[in-house]
Amino acid sequence: MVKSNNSDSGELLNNTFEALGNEHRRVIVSALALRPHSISELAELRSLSLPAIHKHIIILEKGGLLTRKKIGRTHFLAIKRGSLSVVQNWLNQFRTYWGSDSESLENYVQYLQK
Amino acid sequence: MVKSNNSDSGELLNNTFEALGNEHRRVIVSALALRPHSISELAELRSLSLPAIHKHIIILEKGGLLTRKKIGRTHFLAIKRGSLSVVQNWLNQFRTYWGSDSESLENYVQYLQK
DNA sequence: CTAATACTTAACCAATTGGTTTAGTATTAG
DNA sequence: CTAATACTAAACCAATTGGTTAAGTATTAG
Repeated sequence: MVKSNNSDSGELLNNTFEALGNEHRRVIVSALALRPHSISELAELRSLSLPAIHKHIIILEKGGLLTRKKIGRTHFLAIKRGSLSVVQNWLNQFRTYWGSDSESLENYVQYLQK
Repeated sequence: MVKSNNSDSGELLNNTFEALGNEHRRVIVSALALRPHSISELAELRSLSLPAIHKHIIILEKGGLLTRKKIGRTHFLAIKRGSLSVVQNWLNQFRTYWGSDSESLENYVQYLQK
């Protein structure tokens, strides 16, 4: 099960969606939308150990969602501008396609039965 | 590692984001946006075995993204209207928060240093 | 009734996730 | 210099993912 890097088409999108598929990580994004936080602050916020929160941060970074600035021994994190827009852009494809649902399923089946 | 059902807050959103964190599954959604497909058609489209595509379908259904109608022995799938809007709604929270990025990280650090 | 088609299920496997504990590195406070 | 703080890394574990092959069920074609 080989995984290639983010420069491959779709792999960043995989990692971004995966990063957002966890409540801890979505709350982290929400917290960072208010202001930057250190890793310790986020661990405190979610009642998680430092190693546990660290793994979530790694996954969010893999999804391209965060920027990081180290001041002394403290690592400050913020949302990376534009990172959520790759998700938004993917979603926008479907804005014009809301015709596809169970009703159109009925129609399609009737169409197939000519 | 207990997982609760979709009625819990956030669990559907977890499953929806997770479902979209895979290229096969995003292509399936794109294909279904054009017209309903049977499971065999989707397997053919992605060059996957039936058991493999079946697992992807299960994950998409767990994410609340699909509707299904069985006609004889053929299972037709379509996008469930509104399913993508839970993702859209989550994203909309951040439309007004694009101020959080590396620039504001600099500002925040300077602010902390009073 | 029999055989083919369209799935579904189960058992297996390697890789990943999400947590743990323990140990290590980098930086600062005293 | 020493000790505390803020992570980071490594080893471990159970559960999940994403594929496989083999076997089972449901429906239709002949």
